[in-house]
Amino acid sequence: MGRPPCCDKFGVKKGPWTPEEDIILVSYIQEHGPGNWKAIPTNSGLSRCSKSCRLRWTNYLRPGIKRGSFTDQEENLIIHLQALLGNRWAAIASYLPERTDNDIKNYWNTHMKKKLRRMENEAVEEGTGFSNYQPIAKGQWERRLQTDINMAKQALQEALSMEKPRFLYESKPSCSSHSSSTPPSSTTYASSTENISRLLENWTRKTPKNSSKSTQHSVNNLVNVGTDSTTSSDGTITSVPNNNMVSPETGLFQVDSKPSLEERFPLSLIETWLFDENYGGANTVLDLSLDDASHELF
DNA sequence: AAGATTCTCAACCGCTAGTGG
DNA sequence: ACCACTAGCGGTTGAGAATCT
Repeated sequence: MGRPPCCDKFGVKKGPWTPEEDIILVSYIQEHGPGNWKAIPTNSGLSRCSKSCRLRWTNYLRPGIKRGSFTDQEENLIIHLQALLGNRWAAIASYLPERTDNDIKNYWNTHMKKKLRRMENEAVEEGTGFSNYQPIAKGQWERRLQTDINMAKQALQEALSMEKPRFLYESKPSCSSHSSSTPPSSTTYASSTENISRLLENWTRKTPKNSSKSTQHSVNNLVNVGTDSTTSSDGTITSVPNNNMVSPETGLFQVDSKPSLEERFPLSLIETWLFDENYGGANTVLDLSLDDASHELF
């Protein structure tokens, strides 16, 4: 007998979330803040397990989540980070603050695996060297180990310097969610609370279809009140930052943000080689520290 | 038009890490 | 050191949508 699932208790609901449940959860978090997930089902009256609530919040209802297709830049970043970190989706997601680990994982498993496989096949047919680019499983642990070593060094450096290094406060604006110099406060909480309440207001104005998908979309649109939406030619809706709004990421919901990989291993140090295909940085970094296994990368 | 197949992604499961007593 | 408990992570599943035949 294995361990019973946490949601096996009588009366605990499973499956897609309804708009009503979303509202209850958002309202509760609006009032009490995220965290203490165990208490949420009891206190909010939701017939869901704590895990389900946390997942629903982090993957869908949390403000600042971008949905829709991934940009080329995001794709490249994911490819590089996946090669570097392996399937550590949460770590990868920390470099893409607007995407959830679940989103990235899904995207990788559906789109990118296929795409990379196709590219590899094409390269094999053409006799080019692409096949050297992709293999990930082999030598993956070495890369992970190296990343961990780098992160440990960084953490040690920070600890020894007593003061948080300046670069942590100077990362790019697009990735600033975890590097704000202002600690979470009641003021920022209020800003985001406003966003959420506007969200709810808009949501009730729209008549949601009775499908969970449409609900998720509408709620998410509302969550992204700090962004402007544009519709691309393929019909997907893309959110772009709207400077007039308080970024949700700088507000209340930063409270539940964990220390990102970026904080521990600053983006500025690696972003150059991550974004620049031609830059030798990735090779340089890996070649410096790893054995020949790393050469299969890039 | 309708059935079959494939694709997508929200949600679940099970495991591990972290924390407090 | 041990145990109990919670939060978080990554792998997997399955329902619904999209596409194909």
